[in-house]
Amino acid sequence: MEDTPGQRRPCYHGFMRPPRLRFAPSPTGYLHVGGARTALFNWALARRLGGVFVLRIEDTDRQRSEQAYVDAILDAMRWLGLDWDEGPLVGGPHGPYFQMERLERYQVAAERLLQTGAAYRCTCPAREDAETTAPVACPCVGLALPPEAGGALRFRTPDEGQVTFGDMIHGDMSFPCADIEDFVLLKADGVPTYNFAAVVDDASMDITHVVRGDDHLSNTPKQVLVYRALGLGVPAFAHIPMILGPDRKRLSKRHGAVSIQQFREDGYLPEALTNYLARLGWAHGDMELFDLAELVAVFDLEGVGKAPAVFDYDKLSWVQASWLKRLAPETLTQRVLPLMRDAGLPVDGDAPERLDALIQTLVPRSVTLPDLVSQARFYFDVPLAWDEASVAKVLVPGVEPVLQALRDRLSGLHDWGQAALEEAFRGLAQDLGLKAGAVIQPARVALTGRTASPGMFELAALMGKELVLRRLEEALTRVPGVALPG
RNA sequence: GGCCCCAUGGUCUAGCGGUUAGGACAUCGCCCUUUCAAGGCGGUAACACGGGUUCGAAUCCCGUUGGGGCUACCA
Repeated sequence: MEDTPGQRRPCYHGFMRPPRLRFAPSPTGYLHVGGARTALFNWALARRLGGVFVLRIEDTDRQRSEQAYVDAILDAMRWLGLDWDEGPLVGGPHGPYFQMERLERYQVAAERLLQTGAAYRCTCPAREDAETTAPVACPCVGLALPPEAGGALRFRTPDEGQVTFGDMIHGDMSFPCADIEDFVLLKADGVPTYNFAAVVDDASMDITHVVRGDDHLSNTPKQVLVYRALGLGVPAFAHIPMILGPDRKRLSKRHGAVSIQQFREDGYLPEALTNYLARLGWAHGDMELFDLAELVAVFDLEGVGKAPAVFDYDKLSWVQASWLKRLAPETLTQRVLPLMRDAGLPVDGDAPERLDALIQTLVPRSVTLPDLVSQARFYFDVPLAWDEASVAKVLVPGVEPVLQALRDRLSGLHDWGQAALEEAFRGLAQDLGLKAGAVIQPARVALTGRTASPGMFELAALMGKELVLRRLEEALTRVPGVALPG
């Protein structure tokens, strides 16, 4: 399949081998949004093509890799709903692959390259000033040092010619070999470097599509060289744009929350994260809101852009708020319930329908799950969290008779439905010659402890007569100049 | 420094030679209204710049500028 100039072709349609994709994080930190998006794109394409999605842990950096990070990454993947298909029987039937458990493979491959002359032993000290010096010819090239010499194994890059490969996002790429230095394959301790391990693994795992961040674009010619030297087939590449912070620098912790775990702790929904992340660098017409299944139905690499994308916390908030509304009420309740329990709210005695209903009244006013929890407090028979500014502003002298009249009228009310409550409130206001708000606002502060809340009638209905009357009573003690009753 | 990638409102983007340049977030205004939200309606706001190619360019080519990446015995 060749490329028509100026046209992006979905190369994968022509693939003979069954599609196999992978996500290969290194456990040197938590799963951050960039990695999560790479995982998401790989996962979505694998599912779309009916292929296999492999998870491979690239733990060859022994200094920085930690088991805790492995656990955290797997946990985050599961939470996001990105399930992987295979792996050796390590840590369960679907345990991921670990590169440190596959060292022989790299060593065997390295040995082959050594024998064919495509690699050589090098005992030079590790370079540190790579940024300013041009690639220099390594003095060890022609030495054919014996294994006893130790040192690292370097790939012998051809002096001339071009390395070319196809990229499903950037088109055909071509790099002069002369610009590529003799890079290290195996470190002195026998552990492979990224560029080597990735090739050996992608080949042995039969990976057909390598979808990764375009920070790897410059590494790809090196890898292609290794594929060729090993006589292996080259997969299709797709280098997706990176995620930047508002300052257009690589997104990092100093920009705010960046790890999936952090967003989870902050009370974001996995649906919102995957939805937002999918739209960063990818679009399908005007489609904004979709779940994983809907994404799989339309996902393709042609929708992926080339330009890096700035992570926008405001838009994430909007997507998240939208998902609060999009989730079935019972589903949302299930997600918030544990948090409400943690906050000490007596939710377990409540009818599920009441919980659903009261949470739904808070949805239009919330973004995160904790937003929901913190606003739900007044619905329960626990001490109110009084907002002193609201009290000072609304529960002023003169409001006392209004609240008393309200208490009297409501205590005589038998139908506690919203309609009856509305009639009672409005009727009272009319009788007192006041605007409805003049009754409702004091009542709002009395019942909720604050000036902002859901609508008074639905709120009072859900709260129940007994609690409403008690709160009214309590509020009267807070109006300045009124003596405590009794 | 060398090599590479990228470029539509503040942000995410649609657009793939002919459009009043569309949508979303944010922002502003109006409506709704018992508060705060939500919601509805409307507004401000973009093709980085300069050359080409073409009857015609946001769309194709070159350059400039700007941003990003790689240049490790990190991944």
